[in-house]
Amino acid sequence: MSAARGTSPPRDEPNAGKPIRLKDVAAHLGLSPTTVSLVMNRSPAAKGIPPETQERVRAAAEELGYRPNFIARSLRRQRTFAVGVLLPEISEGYAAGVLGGIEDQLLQEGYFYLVAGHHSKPDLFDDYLQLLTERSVEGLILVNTPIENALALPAVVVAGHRELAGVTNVVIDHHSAARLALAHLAELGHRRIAFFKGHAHSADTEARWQAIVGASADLGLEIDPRLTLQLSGEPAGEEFSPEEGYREGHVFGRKLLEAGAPFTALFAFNDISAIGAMRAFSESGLRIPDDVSVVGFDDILSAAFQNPSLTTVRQPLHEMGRRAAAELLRKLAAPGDDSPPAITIEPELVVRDSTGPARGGG
Amino acid sequence: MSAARGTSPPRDEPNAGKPIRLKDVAAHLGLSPTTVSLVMNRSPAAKGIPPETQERVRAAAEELGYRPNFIARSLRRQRTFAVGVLLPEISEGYAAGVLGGIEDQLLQEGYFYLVAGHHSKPDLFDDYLQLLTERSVEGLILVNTPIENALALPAVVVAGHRELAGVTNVVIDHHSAARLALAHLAELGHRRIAFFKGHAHSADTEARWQAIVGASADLGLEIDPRLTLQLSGEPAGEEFSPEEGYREGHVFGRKLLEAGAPFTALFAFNDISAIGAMRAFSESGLRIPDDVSVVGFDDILSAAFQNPSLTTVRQPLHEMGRRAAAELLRKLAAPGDDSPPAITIEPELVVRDSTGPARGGG
DNA sequence: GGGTCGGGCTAAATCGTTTTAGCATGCTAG
DNA sequence: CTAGCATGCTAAAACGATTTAGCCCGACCC
Repeated sequence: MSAARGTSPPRDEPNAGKPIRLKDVAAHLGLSPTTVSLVMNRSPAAKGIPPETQERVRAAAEELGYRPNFIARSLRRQRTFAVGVLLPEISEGYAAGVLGGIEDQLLQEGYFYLVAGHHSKPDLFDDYLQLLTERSVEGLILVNTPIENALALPAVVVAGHRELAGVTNVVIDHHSAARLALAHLAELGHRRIAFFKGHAHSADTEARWQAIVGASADLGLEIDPRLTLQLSGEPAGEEFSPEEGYREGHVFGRKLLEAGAPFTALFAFNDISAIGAMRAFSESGLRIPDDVSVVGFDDILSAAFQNPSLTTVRQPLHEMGRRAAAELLRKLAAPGDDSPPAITIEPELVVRDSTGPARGGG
Repeated sequence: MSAARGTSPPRDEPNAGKPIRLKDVAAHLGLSPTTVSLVMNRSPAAKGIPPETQERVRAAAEELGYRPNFIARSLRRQRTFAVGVLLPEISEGYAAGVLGGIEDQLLQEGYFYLVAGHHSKPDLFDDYLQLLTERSVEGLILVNTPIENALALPAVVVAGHRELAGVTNVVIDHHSAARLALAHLAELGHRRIAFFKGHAHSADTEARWQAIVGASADLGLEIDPRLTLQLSGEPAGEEFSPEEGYREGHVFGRKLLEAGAPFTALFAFNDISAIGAMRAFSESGLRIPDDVSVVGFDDILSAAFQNPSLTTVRQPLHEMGRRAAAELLRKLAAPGDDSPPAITIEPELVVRDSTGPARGGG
């Protein structure tokens, strides 16, 4: 391809010619490729080869700058040390965070990965699964990618919307999340708390809401339906946009105020809607956190830069990615073991300036 | 590997057994692998094969669910249709944005890519370059990754700090950026404008500053050194953190006020520091944009969610990634052509609520 | 001196493709 | 009748490794 122009003599070190092959090393030593291969791979079968020869081989490999061709090796061993990652798109904060964790874990374990972003177009799911399979990935990680059919490869799903047999789901511990946020508010004296529920078509919505109901009961808090609003989200199927979430938070913040039912705190479904609500409150002359406290969910970058900065439940995206990757590698290493149906990740409460003591007494 | 238990009969469609090979299709048809290969690849050499046979072959391939093994194909053709991407880490907004663009372009062109995040540890640069090369990537895209030595593969660099022979650099058009921002401010009547310069060790700093100087002259604006502050950044080599940038913006915002020199607008080096400065101004009782206008740079997500929302120069990260990938593919397709040393991307001014008419008259 | 054993290697098959070179067969032209 | 030429395919050699099966040789034993 990158045609070497003319016949240049071998350059100093980074040998500008063709990469050298196992065969070349063997020829250079007057040995067979077999021997070189055995030594380089520290194969148990190499025990018959005297240490002195082994040293010779390794020295020659080093000297010639031999690098095994991974493609050839993959073909022969039927192992690619690569996994496929399917996600909506990289720029969308959530997936990028998770991907970062996947990346760290996989590279650390000597694996690489191929990513395909399907932009939430379900017809692309199968296409990309095909392509990844053709490329012989050993397993799959699906982030925010609702899949219908069973998968042909070992797989781990992050933020999966369905349960699939044999597939491990990585999810956040909603009970823990609800308990953290509500205990924090309760401790500050809040009794009348408003809620934004998630979009109806998001898998997290119901689980989280149930957790909130449970935690409220445990803490002796009552949930007032008048203070509970459900985000509507886009026309289903579309990825919900930050702008939309923000706008809804803003609108709903006002609705809460108009409802007339007193409240001293809001626990929003996500940071974006929390930020929208904070703006609505400010515009109405309420001060945060003096008049009303706000807790978000996710801990996006913006949360820290709000004025006031936003108290929120952090979803450890990076950690979720790491765990997903680790679990997939475990599956690959031990194909027999049956895997846990779910791995739950502990969220973390990040207390900032948007929460404070309840004013008066609820 | 995933040992088929017992001898199960062939399942309906998704054939649960081993994937079938070219040889299987050939055997099933009573033809040679050669013929099948020629037909499947629509090779010019297949012109000698009658359409009827071709149809038979394709039908059988379809029926059996034949999928060519990409690894074997790569080995034989010496083409992997894969490129390597080197970046600091995925979760860091900038790289993730660019990666999204790279992703879109590459997949669209039938390529995949392998990513390695080096967490800004220079010793890992070469390690990962080695690994990617062993995996036979055809080219490289380096994002925010300052490399010393020449590269053995065709490469494109985004936000590169050095110039390397034969390597194309994708950069934003700083002149255009400066002109957009300053013309906007000038049009609003601003004459006394404060500036944050970037960190000394960032490649963009100097180019951008020169562009600002040039644009100011063109617009008849004068730059007051007392209104010009340079962000210090971390101990060099560390990736600068958002928190740090924010804190500096905050501190410098106050410094500007203390300096006593009158100004009606601030053009910050990035959104993060702009947001910090906005907070400082607010705390000092100045209203934005009534008393002072603020323009940022980058258009991070937070910019839109500030109060007031931040006017900023958008760096089209996705577009930069796309262009980088497109250029790399062009290089791969035409190895002979010498490539442009740089591709400049046009920035975009996003006008929001943090800029307004200059108060009084500068 | 012949059989056995172990040490030190190697020949050859294999992984699943692509690709070059060429082999039958039948028809046509001279 | 035969040389020549399409037509329709195929054999076999790559690609660069890994891995199985075994060869050769000398030393040792009896």
